[in-house]
Amino acid sequence: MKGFNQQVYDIVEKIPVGTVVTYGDIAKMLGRPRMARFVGFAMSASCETDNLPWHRVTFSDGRLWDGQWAKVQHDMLKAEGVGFTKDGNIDVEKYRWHPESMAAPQDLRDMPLKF
DNA sequence: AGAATGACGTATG
DNA sequence: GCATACGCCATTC
Repeated sequence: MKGFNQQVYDIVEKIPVGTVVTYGDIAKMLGRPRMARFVGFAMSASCETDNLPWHRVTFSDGRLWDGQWAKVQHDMLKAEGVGFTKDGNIDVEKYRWHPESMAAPQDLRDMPLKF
């Protein structure tokens, strides 16, 4: 049984170059829409892993985490062709990764939401 | 085993 | 429209 972290890594690892994904999106892919926080938590444990394109994971607003790696993220994303707005945000709506091959599991638990 | 913690997101005041 | 509150649940101490 893979840990939740491993699941997150598995998805992040598949993010194509030149695209970005939000924490919420990853959480939804895992079938746990409200686990966006823990997606980030999972990455903090592996932020040093070169194999993991953690820099392609952003906030829902396209904003980068305001940490020491934000600059690095900006550099790498820009190098990959990801466009930024004048505010320094990623144009997430334009570069958002659409995981067609990775359909959301039917095991979704988010139904009880009051949407 | 129980409590604290943790890169978010959405709802509500 | 901005500020605050709460929920989410795995991982670690």
